[in-house]
Amino acid sequence: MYTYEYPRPALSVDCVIFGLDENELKVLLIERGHDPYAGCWAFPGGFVDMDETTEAAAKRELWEETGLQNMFMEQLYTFSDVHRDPRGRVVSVAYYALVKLSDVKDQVSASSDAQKAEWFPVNSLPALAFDHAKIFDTAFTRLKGKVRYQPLGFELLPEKFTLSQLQKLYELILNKELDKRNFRKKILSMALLIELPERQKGVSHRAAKLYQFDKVKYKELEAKGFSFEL
Amino acid sequence: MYTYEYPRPALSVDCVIFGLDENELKVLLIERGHDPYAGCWAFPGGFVDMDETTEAAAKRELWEETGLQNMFMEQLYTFSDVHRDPRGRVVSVAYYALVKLSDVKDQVSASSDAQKAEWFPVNSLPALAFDHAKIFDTAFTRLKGKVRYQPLGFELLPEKFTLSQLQKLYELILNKELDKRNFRKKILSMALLIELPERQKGVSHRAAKLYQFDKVKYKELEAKGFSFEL
DNA sequence: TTAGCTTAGTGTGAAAAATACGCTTTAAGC
DNA sequence: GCTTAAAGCGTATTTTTCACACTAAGCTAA
Repeated sequence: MYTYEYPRPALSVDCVIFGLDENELKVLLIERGHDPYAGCWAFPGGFVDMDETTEAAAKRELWEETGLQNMFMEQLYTFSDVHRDPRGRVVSVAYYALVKLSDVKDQVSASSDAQKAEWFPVNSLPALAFDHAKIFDTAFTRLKGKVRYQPLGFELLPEKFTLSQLQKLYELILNKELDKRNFRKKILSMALLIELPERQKGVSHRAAKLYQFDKVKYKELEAKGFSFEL
Repeated sequence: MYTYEYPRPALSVDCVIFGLDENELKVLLIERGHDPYAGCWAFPGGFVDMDETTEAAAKRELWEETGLQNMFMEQLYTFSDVHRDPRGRVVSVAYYALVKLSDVKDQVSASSDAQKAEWFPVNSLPALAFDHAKIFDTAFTRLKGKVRYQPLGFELLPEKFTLSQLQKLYELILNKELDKRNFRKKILSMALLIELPERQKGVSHRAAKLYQFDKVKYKELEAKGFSFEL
């Protein structure tokens, strides 16, 4: 068959996983155990099998290397520089994902026995292997852009959150301060939040109301072509 | 070398080329000469060589199959369904491009001797080979989305154009009518148009002023982070 | 129990942007 | 010179955005 005779680049996937950790936006890196770039940090990833889509490969590698699963994940970009991998020609389809870090923090360290996995703040990453610095830039730029017209923030927060938490998250991603009243007005006017009959616990000041993201309603409105600019 | 022993999908590229033809938005299709899908229409494309990026491959294939070059081109998405190609496993990186159709219309038919190339209105495409219908949907959706916050329209129009032409183009892409005065106000307020000391010729009514897109200024402003919502 | 600290929670007015809307001008063709 | 077809232009209304500061609630520690 024609496609089997053709010399072809290898195909890999890489995953940029964002998580929110105590008012800091972080990404998950793996310390490489062998060459090339042994000892260097890199995004989790690996080669695509013959019987899986690139998205399936990304999810599989992520599960194998970090124990994470079921997160929001989207294709980012395909990187194909001829010399991006010293082993030879490798084209990589990059994905980015958002996880509720608070929910899965233990999970990661537990399953990553083979390789060291660690969360790094997006503003102080170590040197990265391959062209992963470029991949990161692309991912972070995309996240910043996307968050402005799609309610992605909820993917990073726990199920139940306060409006202040949500605001701080947006401030982190957009890298600018937002006015509390205007932010609340706008967010609530989208009517995508369910106010819960609960309050924050264990804080040494007035406890804030908890909210939940209304995923069902969002899907409905999205299907009707509504948009959600911040 | 590890990457050479690994069974791997073939890697191809496909190009969705948009062009504006007399108030109609069209895409360029190639009639396939052999199986699979012989006689079917498909987007121009082909396999990626070992020593070229996917973008270079897209441009090369496009040049070989249609004679087109030097157009605006961007990566669209990577399609990797396991059974998208009956010949075996083929992952395809799709690109979309915008061409000034008025400038190159002859060019295409001239160079496409081997294969039949034809422009089809986006609203009445023939049945497409492989998963190209899906690729088209993705491309058209992307174009609609992108045109709203980036001045892409200019890539489809001739160098010199009238404001009415520009407006009609936006109406076509966005699929809704726009108010003439408001449109002009907004477009001119971006200050990205150079008013030429020329007018339209050969029309049987008052001739409109011609304008040119100020690419240099656009690059400057874009670099400074300005955005251009319509 | 109360004083003090910390974050939650709330409204209004001013400025800017978006929208709706119709008539006069110009050039060509007959 | 009359008709035809599109060009070109301004204003009033509505909507959205932005700036801005105090009171309420709950905990802590003296």
